[in-house]
Amino acid sequence: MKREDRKQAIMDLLVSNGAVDLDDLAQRFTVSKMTIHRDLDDLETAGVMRKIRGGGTIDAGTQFESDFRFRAQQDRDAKNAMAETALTLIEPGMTVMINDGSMAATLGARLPERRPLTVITNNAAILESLKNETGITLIATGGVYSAKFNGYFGMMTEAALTALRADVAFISAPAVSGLEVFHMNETVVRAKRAMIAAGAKTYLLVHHNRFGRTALHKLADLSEFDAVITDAKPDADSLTAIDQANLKLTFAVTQGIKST
Amino acid sequence: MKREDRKQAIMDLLVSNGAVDLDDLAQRFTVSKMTIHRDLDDLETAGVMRKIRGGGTIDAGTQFESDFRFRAQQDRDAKNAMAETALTLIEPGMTVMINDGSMAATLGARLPERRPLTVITNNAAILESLKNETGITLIATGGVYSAKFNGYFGMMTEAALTALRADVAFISAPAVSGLEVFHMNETVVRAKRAMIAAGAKTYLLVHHNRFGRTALHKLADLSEFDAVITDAKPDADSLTAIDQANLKLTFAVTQGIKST
DNA sequence: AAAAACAACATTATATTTGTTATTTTGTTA
DNA sequence: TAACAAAATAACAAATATAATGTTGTTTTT
Repeated sequence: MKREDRKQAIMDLLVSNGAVDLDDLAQRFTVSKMTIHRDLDDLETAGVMRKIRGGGTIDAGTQFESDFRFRAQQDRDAKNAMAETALTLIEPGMTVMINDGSMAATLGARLPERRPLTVITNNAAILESLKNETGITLIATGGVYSAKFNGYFGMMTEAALTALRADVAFISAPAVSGLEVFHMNETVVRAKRAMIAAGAKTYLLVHHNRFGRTALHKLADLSEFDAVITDAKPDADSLTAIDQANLKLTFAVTQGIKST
Repeated sequence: MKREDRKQAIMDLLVSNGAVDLDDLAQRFTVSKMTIHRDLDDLETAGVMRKIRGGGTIDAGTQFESDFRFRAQQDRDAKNAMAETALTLIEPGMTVMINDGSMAATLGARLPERRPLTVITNNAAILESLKNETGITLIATGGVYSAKFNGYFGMMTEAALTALRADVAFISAPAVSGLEVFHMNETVVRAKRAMIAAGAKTYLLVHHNRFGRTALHKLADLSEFDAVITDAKPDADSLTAIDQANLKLTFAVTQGIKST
């Protein structure tokens, strides 16, 4: 097992348990404590966890859990599956709009599979990954950089989006409750709204365990989207609400795609 | 001598001679021809030169010479010296505007020395290097990405700049002739002009050997700038013209700074 | 006082760089 | 255009550099 794999495994344990024990990790991976110390130091420097005496923690509910560097490590399989599904909705030649977030970044990195494309985004990770791709006309919205969301936001971003139109817009969100979509940050909400308004077709990308949650600001109604892409069946209540409203839910699974 | 140093040295030879000979390089660095082959392959992949039978060339006047990856390798000492001088014009708390180009990128990377700052730029290299800096409010203009200039340009960029103001704007340019400043690309010229208009103070950064040259599009008059920063005395004709017009020329030298 | 964290060094493992040799390609010219 | 020589490439082996890990001894924390 290589160092990077071990660090990823520690991340997984942190995600599921919220904390890890140093002695336990050393035993589990059959390496010395010193090595685990160094792993944890790295992860701490990267800003994805905090070292405490005898181990480490992600301090659920604090800055760490909402940091993009942490979120980028989570649920990679689910994100890849959703990206796979989203790609089927994209045809070469289209103008694609794509928002902030690590889900969007996963999709963004795979957009070259459908080139040529025009890609509009405020997502710094996507700008970086598409810069050197040929056949991609890359348009940045501009705005004030947010280290927390690794993207560009604010009045400038919204103004730029007002003047643009896309064939398809992909919006990701951390919370869906009933028939409403939520996000914790007002500035981010405004950028996402502007993108929804600018897309001829709009698709929502949500991890299945984000159904039944809310956040401070309402982002949109589910009915504003042409389809919702998720990675597995959400809880029963959400499913019922969606069915009754006659909305389309698309499931992306690692071994293929099925749809209702 | 390490590989990277040798490649830089090959770049220097390419800049001064326009071409290099494979056998000569192998002898000069006392390595095998195979090693030189690999160096040249790397440089070619990076897009900074072209391999030809028996050696390599930069094909002066072609795409290669104007490619940002190539330019970024050139005159690093001069660029650092000019950046040093430019930094003396920046006070903590200011809003700094800074344009595309490798000279600007060199300065951009050192802006944290004057934090806190607000930095407005369309330069992708600067966005990347300042993203993770605290105390820097980073604003991207947005626009269409240009791989050739490694920045964002176009109507969006110009519109965004129209709505912004900065305490100081740093403009770089590849050609100054008489009392006029030039650039080969119209779109780039428009972005630079918008920045000049948006800066309370504006400074021009030019390598001394770029005096006495022209390019297709006029960018500005020298008199529009509060000062011109360069790395050494330009040719006599340019110097005379500048003196007669009573403009300020600031010399940045590696061992310190002197000014006229 | 005991446990954990840290620092410094030694050791091992991995990755990178380089050279050698054999093979293929390219350009030249008879 | 056939044949040759030079150059380029590919494949492997050797050397070098870098990264990862463990050990030991010291310092810090509880």
